Amino acid sequence: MILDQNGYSMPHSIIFQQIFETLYKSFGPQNWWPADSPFEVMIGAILTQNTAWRNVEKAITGLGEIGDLTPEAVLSLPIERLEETIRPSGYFRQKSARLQGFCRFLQEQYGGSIPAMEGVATRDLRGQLLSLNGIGPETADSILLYALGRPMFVVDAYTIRLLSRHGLCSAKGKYHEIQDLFLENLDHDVALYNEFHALIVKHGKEQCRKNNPLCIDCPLKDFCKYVK
DNA sequence: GTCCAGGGCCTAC
DNA sequence: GTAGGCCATGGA
Repeated sequence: MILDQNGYSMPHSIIFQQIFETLYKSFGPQNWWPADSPFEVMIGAILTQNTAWRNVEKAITGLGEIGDLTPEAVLSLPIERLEETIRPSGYFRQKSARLQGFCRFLQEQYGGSIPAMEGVATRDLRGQLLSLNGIGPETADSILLYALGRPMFVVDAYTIRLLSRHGLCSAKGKYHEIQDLFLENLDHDVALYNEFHALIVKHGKEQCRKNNPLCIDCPLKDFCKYVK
């Protein structure tokens, strides 16, 4: 339970807004997702699974050196070549298969055209993405929000860590429980969701790492004092 | 050498 | 339904 200065419990909508504003004032706009095209966002969302972004950049740079980043180009690469190219991003055998599976889906369902997804309801798109091998809730929501501009909140390990450390959810909180906290307590605003998730990742990288649970010098430190 | 990173799948209980 | 193992590279 989080209390305000007068000892009254604060609605989650206020808490989330305060967390966002505090992080934004501290870190500023994050300009996510770092990519030159929606397709590159999608590729990056798969490559960054449990992987440092620095390593993903190497893989994407390698892909760019082969040719234009398109579904056809990724599908035309022999699997061994694709594996070698994305090797720096780790799990290269799994991820190369996942990339080609995803590109095959784009070709078969949308003729390889991302704009062709525009008329499809977000819920339906999400279901299609989740049916693909190697695309779970976080990757699907990253694609929906950052590649397609749909109002879906992305939950990751940093999000769960931040909320649980402020007493807002259990450390074992389920993905959709936590996502619902954001969806139910914030406006369904793509720009807000974009910035909020990026700021949570920034905060996690800078201040609230696994091995730094004390959050020394964390911008949310003052906020933490309301935790009972 | 150990831990961790913008997860997800599969298997066993 | 959930805990545990597995996938792999690279930086701190």
